[in-house]
Formats: sequence, C-alpha cells, structure tokens
Amino acid sequence: METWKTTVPHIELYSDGSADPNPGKGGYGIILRYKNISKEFSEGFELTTNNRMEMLGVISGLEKLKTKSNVTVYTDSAYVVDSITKRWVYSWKSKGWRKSDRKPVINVDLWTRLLPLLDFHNVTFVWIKGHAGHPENERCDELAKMARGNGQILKKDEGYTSTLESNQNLSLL
Amino acid sequence: METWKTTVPHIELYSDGSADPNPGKGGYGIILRYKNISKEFSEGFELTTNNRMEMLGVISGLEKLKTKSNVTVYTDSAYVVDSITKRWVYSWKSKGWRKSDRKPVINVDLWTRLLPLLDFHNVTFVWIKGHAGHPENERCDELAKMARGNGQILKKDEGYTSTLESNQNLSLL
RNA sequence: GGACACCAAGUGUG
DNA sequence: CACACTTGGTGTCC
Repeated sequence: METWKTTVPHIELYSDGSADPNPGKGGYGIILRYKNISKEFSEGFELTTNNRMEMLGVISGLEKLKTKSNVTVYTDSAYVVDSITKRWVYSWKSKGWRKSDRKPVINVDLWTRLLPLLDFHNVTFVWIKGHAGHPENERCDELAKMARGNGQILKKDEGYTSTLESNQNLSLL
Repeated sequence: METWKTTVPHIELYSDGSADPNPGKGGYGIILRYKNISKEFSEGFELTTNNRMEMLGVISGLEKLKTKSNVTVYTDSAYVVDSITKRWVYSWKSKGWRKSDRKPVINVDLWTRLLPLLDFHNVTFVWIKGHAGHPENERCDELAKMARGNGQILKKDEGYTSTLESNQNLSLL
C-alpha cells in the first residue's frame, strides 16, 4: 500500500451560500471537519450573487487547509459540482474562458482561484439536495444568512462589482 | 352619463376554495349578491387541488349570471387575482400557455374557461386576506368544507385527473 | 429543451 | 414546526 493514503488527512467541507436579493447582500457559511473536530466560518458581502457565494464557500474552505489533504466537499450547488465533475471548467479554460456557445464564462476570477486548490488537494465533490434535512447543509445556510444579516460587517465582492463596472463602461461607448 | 352604467346590474361574488389533503378532496363555496338578495352555492370534488377550487369558485359564480353584469369578485387567492390583474394569464396565452420560464402553465383548462367570462362581464377583482374576519369569506370557507365533507356526493374534477394520467403516460415512455 | 440554487408573494392542510 | 399548490424574478450551466 502507498503510505500517502494513510498519512494525508481526510477533511470534510460543507458549504452553502446565498444572496438576498439576488444579486444583493450575500454570504457563505462553511463547516470544516477533521476527525471529531469541526470549525465554522462565514463571511458576508455587500453586493454579490447566489452562485458566487456558493463558489466562494468552497474556495475559502479549501484555502484554510494548511497541508495537502483529501477533501470531500458537500454542496447543493449543481453549478459548482457539475462545472468540476463534468469537466466544464477545464473546457472553458482551454478555450480562453469561453463557453461552447463562445460567450464568455462568468465568475472567471473565482474559477481561476479554485483550480489550483483542486490541483493541490485531492478533492471529491458530493452534491446534496438543498432543504432536504442535511444537518450540516442547514447549519451552513444559517451561517450564511447570519453573516449577511442585520448589523454584520459586509465586505466588498470586488470580483463582482468590477464586472458591473465593466458592463457600465461598455454601455458608455 | 352613460345609461350603460345604470342599467347593467352590479353583482358581488365572494368565493373560497380548499382541498384536504392538497391534492385531495376539494370544494368551493360562493355567495352571489345582487342588491339585498344573496344566494349560496357549493360543489365538492373527489380529487383536486386548493388552487383549482379557488379558480372554479370564481368561474362557477360568473357562469351562473344570466345577463352581462358588473361583477366585483372577492377572493383570498393571490394566485387567481394576480394572474388576472397583473395580466399574467394574457401573457401565458400569447406564449402558447408557457410561463416566463417557458415551462407549461398549470390549470390551462380552467384559465381558458375563465377568460371568456371576463370578456363578457365587466369584472373587478379584489384580494382579501384569508382568515381575517371577513364574514362572507368565512362563510364561503364553511360552504367549501361542507361540500367536500362527510357523506357529500363528490364529483370528478376531470381537468385535474386527466393531467395526472398524462403525467403517468409520460413516465411510461 | 433541461438541471440546480437564490429571492419574493398568496393560499391549502396537518 | 412540516407538507403541497401556484405564480413572479435572478444567477448559472448544458
């Protein structure tokens, strides 16, 4: 047997994201679990989208890991899961971040942040149905809502707002 | 002044519908009022939905009117009121009974039965909050429940059961 | 045409 | 609290 498999830690990462309205105030909530110990994290943003929050939850979780790990990611976002497991994201990248209809891919800033993390860690994605009684998924949903809720400090999602500004500049031409 | 306004009768139509369970046994109750005289009607069905009963109450009430009338319809169903007053139903019809997300509209049989009635009469819809102490609304609720209750003769809602059969046929393919 | 998610409103039943 | 019946919108992909 390879020693690799026994020495690399196995981590579980639960993630959920939301925006209200969409686009609007957003947040993500994540649970990182290693053996019997869990940690929770969340962040809120002034102006973003549901899908960016779904992505950013996964990204932030993976970025917190200090050593190369086997990670199982649980999320209800088909957007995130399918883009990786069905290799869409690798196809987009190889085509200069164009989709099969040759229109530009959205959220490239986050996809380019996610790919090296998938390279570094050994990541398995598991899609779970939302609002179907998965305790960790529901806790992440709660964390995300709290993070964007009343009186919370909300960060700027520069990656989203810069896209908006680009669109605005285009319409000025 | 137009003689029209004074010669066309003004009718008040109160309607409520329910199903228990939903879908399941259902009924509607209506009150038709002209001047100081009121009449009550109700029907029960073996298998239907709450929304079909809310619609059918309004339809049956309008169908009972023998002459062109000014009708004010009172119902607690935002489904019924918004579909008309926000012109959703006309948009669906013009798109071949597809919604804005291009998925098929539900209960088309009842919408196509309602539209000519709205054409013929001069109908105003008023949304009233359910269970908020409106006496006529509560009476209609009672009539609906009686009509679907113990030992009542229940009719078949062909429009609903045929939809179920279609779905079943689809799943056999 | 399909899928998932996010948000909003009303009703029905328990 | 939970289920179902229905609609409007957006974010994203095939």
